[in-house]
Amino acid sequence: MDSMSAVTGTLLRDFKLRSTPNREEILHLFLLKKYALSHGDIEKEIDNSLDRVTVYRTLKTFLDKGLIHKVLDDEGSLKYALCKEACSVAEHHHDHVHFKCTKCGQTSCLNVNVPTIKLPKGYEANEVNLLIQGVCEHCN
Amino acid sequence: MDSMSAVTGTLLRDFKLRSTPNREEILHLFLLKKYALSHGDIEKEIDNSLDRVTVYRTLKTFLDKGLIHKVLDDEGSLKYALCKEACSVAEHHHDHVHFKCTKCGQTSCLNVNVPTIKLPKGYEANEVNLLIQGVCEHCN
DNA sequence: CTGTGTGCAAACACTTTGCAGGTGT
DNA sequence: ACACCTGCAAAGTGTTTGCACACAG
Repeated sequence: MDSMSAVTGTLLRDFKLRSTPNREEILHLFLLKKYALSHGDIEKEIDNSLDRVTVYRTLKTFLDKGLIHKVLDDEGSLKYALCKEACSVAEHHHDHVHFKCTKCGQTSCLNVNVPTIKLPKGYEANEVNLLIQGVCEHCN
Repeated sequence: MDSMSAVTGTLLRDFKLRSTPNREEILHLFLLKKYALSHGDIEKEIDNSLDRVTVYRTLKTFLDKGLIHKVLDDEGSLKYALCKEACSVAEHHHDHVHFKCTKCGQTSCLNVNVPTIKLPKGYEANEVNLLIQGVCEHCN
């Protein structure tokens, strides 16, 4: 067992998930890339055998267990990113900003919190998603 | 020519678009509903003849000309809403908050501006999309 | 051993493209 | 008259479901 699979395996068990080669590989990819991945990205990165359906199901499972969170995209497709240390099985904190670079196309989580928005009377907020599009530090 | 088609016809011409029955009908729907519509919503509302493809193309055209704007959805699908008076063919202002009610499922534009977010060095913002999910005034 | 994960096949849903004919200006 | 809009057919792409077998715990 090499060090990476030790990390992914532990992480999976922490989130009450069985550790399987597929899950470790996908999780590994998320740890490797700093930006958010779409289903398509994952398929591309893992050229070798890995059923398309398995990727769908794995993403859904990770999402349900709180290992990853959704990242909105302006094209209407969804991307996913690892939850940070701030998240556990029980509690989640996703009030950070997502940034999509229009040059390189990468979407990443910024270490910037979404300010509290004052809503009109009668509205109650549970979740916020802020996507900012522009040019990132690398492409600028 | 009834009063509604007068409105939609004028609006279409203002945005340099030909006035056709299909476009007027779709535009009429946007004027009627106060919330954002997905392609599917439009198909459902206009039960009668109206080709699916025409809806796709009409939405794309409206979007290109700046008559409507995208509204992000947490399910990964896109919705669209009319641009307000603030927008013209030349200039656009979409820095308002979108609110999706988790009870009734409707997404609408709030008259609340997105505050300016301070980004890390090197990042340059062009467009912001803020989606807040929760319970709306009607369902609360 | 038991419950869950995986791959395959197929169904299903969504979106785009090409083309011929119709329509707005 | 001309450019553009529309419907149809078909292709292309994305996603879900059912089932039999494999595998982790």
